[in-house]
Amino acid sequence: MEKKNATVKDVAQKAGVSTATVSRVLNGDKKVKPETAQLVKETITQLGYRMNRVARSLKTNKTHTIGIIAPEFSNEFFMNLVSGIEDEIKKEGYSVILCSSRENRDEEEAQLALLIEKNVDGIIIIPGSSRGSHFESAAPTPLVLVDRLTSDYPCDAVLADNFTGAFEAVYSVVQKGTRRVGFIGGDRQLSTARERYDGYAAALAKGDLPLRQGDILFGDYHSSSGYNLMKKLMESTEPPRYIFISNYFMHLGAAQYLLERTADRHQNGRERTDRERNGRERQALKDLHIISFDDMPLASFFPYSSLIVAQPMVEMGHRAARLLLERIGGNREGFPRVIRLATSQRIPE
Amino acid sequence: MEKKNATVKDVAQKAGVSTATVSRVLNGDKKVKPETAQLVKETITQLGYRMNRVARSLKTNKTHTIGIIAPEFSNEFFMNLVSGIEDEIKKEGYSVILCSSRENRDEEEAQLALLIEKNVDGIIIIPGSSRGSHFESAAPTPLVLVDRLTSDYPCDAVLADNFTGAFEAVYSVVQKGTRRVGFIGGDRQLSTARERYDGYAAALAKGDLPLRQGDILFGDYHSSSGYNLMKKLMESTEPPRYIFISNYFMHLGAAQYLLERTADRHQNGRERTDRERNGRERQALKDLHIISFDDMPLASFFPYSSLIVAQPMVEMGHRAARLLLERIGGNREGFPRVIRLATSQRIPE
DNA sequence: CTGTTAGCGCGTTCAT
DNA sequence: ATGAACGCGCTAACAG
Repeated sequence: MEKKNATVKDVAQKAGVSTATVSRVLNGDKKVKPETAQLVKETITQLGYRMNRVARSLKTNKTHTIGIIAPEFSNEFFMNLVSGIEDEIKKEGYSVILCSSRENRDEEEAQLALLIEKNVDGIIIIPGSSRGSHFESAAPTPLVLVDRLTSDYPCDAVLADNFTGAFEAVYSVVQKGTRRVGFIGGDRQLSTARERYDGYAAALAKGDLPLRQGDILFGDYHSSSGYNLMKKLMESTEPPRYIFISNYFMHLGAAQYLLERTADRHQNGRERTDRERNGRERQALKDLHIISFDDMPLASFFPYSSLIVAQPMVEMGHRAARLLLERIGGNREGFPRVIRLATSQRIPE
Repeated sequence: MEKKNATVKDVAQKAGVSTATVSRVLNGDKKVKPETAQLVKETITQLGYRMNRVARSLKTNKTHTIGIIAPEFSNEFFMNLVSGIEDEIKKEGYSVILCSSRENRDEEEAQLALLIEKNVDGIIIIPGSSRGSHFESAAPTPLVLVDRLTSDYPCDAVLADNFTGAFEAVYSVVQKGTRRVGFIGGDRQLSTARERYDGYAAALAKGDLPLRQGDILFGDYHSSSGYNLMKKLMESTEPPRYIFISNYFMHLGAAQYLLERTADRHQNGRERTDRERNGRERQALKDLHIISFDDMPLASFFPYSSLIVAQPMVEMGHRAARLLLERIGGNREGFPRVIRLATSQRIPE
């Protein structure tokens, strides 16, 4: 037989006070005689009383819980954001319900509806698509977007300055005299992919360089896409020597391709198979420079990595959390507020 | 003025039925006349009614939420576990409250207490330390451990077969005639670190090889530790040529060290600085073989990687979730149940 | 098939 | 400083 949990009523009874008094002690209400408070506290530990926050939530209409919807969990980038959010929100006594949308709009909508039904105090979404009209259904629960922006519904958002990050990185090599920079990017449905491409294009334009169609490849932000596009680029007639890669996972895939194609990768005496490598490619590999987005622990060790644009991932999480907490607190100032955080550059080695 | 959400009562009133009937429709109860059900459903959409699950939870004493406590979020390994858990649990209509313990026992305890107060239906913990006596306070809420075991309190658990994984990997090279295998491991307070070390030691023993003190280094599963220990090993008088590294992050750190020390890492013409590299180390780098634990996307591309022991991360999450769901369902069969999942080997390239 | 009623455990007036 | 009483929104008997 399970023994049921003690309730406020049990505590009140045993301590010989009213439930109101117990509740006051629980909530640190000042107008309780110290001795009474002490007595109640002792009774609480004696009975092993544990508050039922569900009941409290029903009464107060606050769950002290926020929902986060992310496209996937097995993604260092997203989890750095989530980590930043949790850091900040935990300080205020909030918990996080984490949901995955699998980059699927319907799933995102379903999870959002569920969060509302669970009565979360606020929601942070890393959008899985470019469309956000379903976010409307969150109202009046505060909603903040992070990392990506959707265009069809006004939302508070915390984003990296993708355009400037890409622009400055690409322009830095253009300025040094590079006449050609290849581009490997994600699906332009996503705001970040679009903005980074625009930054790239603007940098070439500023250097009076043409956008060469064959140098510009779009995929989907996943490593397999990075692998395939890098392969395509390197197998082209005359590969560019500078290549901009739009995110970490594409960079990872590209790195895998390059490692497979690089002769002197390991010194452990394995036989090299040269059958796939032609003169052109070998030539291209001689002087390759990769400029990439996202500063993950390993990015600087990927082959040919020469410049990395770092997003302040954890900071973005912090800011999103703080903005959400403000909104939860009732501050509607400047809605919709879009916060852009600067990227920074890092040179590997 | 915010317009308040419609409640069951509002729906009942407008539809001209009782709240009980509305509740029945909401819960798919069969004994409702189809026409009435239809009417109620229409009223629900008309009013934009959204169920308040907090109220339902208070009544049913089920939140359809489980808690997960993980040491940190910015950790691919843990997040793969969490991902597996969520996959499985979402199918049954459950949500996940995710908490970080920061590998801190007190924090773990605090989060656990909070989850209990939030009345979650079950809890999954990736323990942050070797002690689990505080898990007792979860009872009677079902609790399942994943990845790591604590010794001082009996719990259901889903774990990898760390001993066998390490043993077989190390023994495979011993069998081929290797007389010496170095070891870089995590804090033996953690069950996985202990088990992997034991597997390593057993493999040497089976090959009649001595445990050489200088070859065996312990750290803490983080990349900086892997970096430092690999450095220490490689700078020793006569470094071993085979090295077993106990987890991905140590492997990552070790790889960073090795990449820094490897001459021909990039072909992009940068000047090499040879000042740090002496003859011994160069010699050691000539024929190094690394055996490592955890199959992350990049592990096989780390330098000198020759054998990888892969844990079924997502599968572990699935199994843990299913076990927890069983326990939530009331099945207490075979408690405490400890499920060991086999590792597999992968040879890079 | 449907309605009435009684809580779930808490916070919160409004008295005293 | 304290207590009595009500209700948050919902489900679950029980009656009919």
